[in-house]
Amino acid sequence: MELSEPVIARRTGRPLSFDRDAALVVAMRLFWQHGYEATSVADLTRAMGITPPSLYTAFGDKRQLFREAVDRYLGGAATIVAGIAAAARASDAARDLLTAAALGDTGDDTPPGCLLASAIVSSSASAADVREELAAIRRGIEAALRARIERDVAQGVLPADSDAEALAGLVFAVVQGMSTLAKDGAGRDKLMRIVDGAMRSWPAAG
Amino acid sequence: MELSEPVIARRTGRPLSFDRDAALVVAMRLFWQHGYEATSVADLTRAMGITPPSLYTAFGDKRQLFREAVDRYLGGAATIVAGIAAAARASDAARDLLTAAALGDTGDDTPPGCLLASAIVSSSASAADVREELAAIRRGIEAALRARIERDVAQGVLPADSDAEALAGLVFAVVQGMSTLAKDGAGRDKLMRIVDGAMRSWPAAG
DNA sequence: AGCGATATATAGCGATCGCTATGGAACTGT
DNA sequence: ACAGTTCCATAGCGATCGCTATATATCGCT
Repeated sequence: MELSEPVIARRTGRPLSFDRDAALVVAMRLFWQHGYEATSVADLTRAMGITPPSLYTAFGDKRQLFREAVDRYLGGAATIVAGIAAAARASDAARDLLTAAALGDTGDDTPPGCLLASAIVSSSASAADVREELAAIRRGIEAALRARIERDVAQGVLPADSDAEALAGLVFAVVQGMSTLAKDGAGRDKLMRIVDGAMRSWPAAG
Repeated sequence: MELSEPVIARRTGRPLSFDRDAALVVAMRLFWQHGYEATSVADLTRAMGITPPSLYTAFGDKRQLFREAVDRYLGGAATIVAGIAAAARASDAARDLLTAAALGDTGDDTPPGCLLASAIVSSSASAADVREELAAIRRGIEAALRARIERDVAQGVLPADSDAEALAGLVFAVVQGMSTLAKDGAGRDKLMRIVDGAMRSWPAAG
């Protein structure tokens, strides 16, 4: 699930005239703010300060640039999954996930909402596979949370009749939904209180 | 908030060669499935079985057609707001809202997810105002739920320290989030169990 | 039949989409 | 200096976007 540009090749030649990583961050912010389809290559090149051929040689095409931007945004989806598995309890993993989402959705100098949640909703035929990639990342994180919950159930930390799938699904629904709320204008304080409310639905720990 | 075509005008002339309402339903389903921006006028005219000039004379332009489709989808936003206000208790209104969303997101012969939640997330400059209209509808429904909760608090049905804004926000976040889950493949059964989980966070009734 | 009014079909407007062919500029090696 | 390699800038590709000008067809009315 990790993306990394190949370190091979590069046989002399004219050097890059721009900071590749800085340009990637600029692209990430544009995708974050406007979504995948509404961000045009012209928008990207203008904001990144480069011309289309430079973008295409450096990042492949718009789709691959978006993939790198998503990975940059998440800090590596694998990191998140590992963090869930490493939490002391499933409820901690859930609260961490919700809190990180609430904070990330309402950063002072970042666009409101969640890139992963809102980058692609509409699906023109050309973007359907990109959407499916994002869905796979979402399902992967949700599955990790569900597995962490089931571990707590097996160890008696959570009641035996806990619905792990529904619990994980609820957490994820709130994560996704908070992104929309943030885009609609909700502030950090409100989202944090929503997180508190969501965690109230958590079964009593043993 | 209600849209209705004017019944005035109509001074003879050639009659419509298609069923306006049936065509509207077709458009609604397209918008529902692909979102606002990803549904092109060419897609619409092809599916509706009409030509572009017919669409523009009958519905104005793409934006107005979308507005009518949204209204058709919601069955009138005012109806929903009235239903919330009329519920016996705020918790009933919340559960009804969540259940309706879960069912609507997973209809057998309708696209997965919620038109209101997912039609516009990305916001190109041209669609920003349409997005804002949808956000206003969402905020209106959320505000109605919040008002209903505050009424229960004032009447002692809910604890005095209940956070009405957060409760309404949580319900709405789950509604929005379930749409994404449905689009990602979640079924009706799972969503209904998520609804049950969400309602567990509700304060104990008096 | 003729007129005013409205809807329809054909065709295509200017703008933008993602993307790239071409040629020159900037580097490392020999 | 020169070859080899890679990047940059200009310009523009074909396709699609939302939308409409033009001309024709179909209605009620006189």
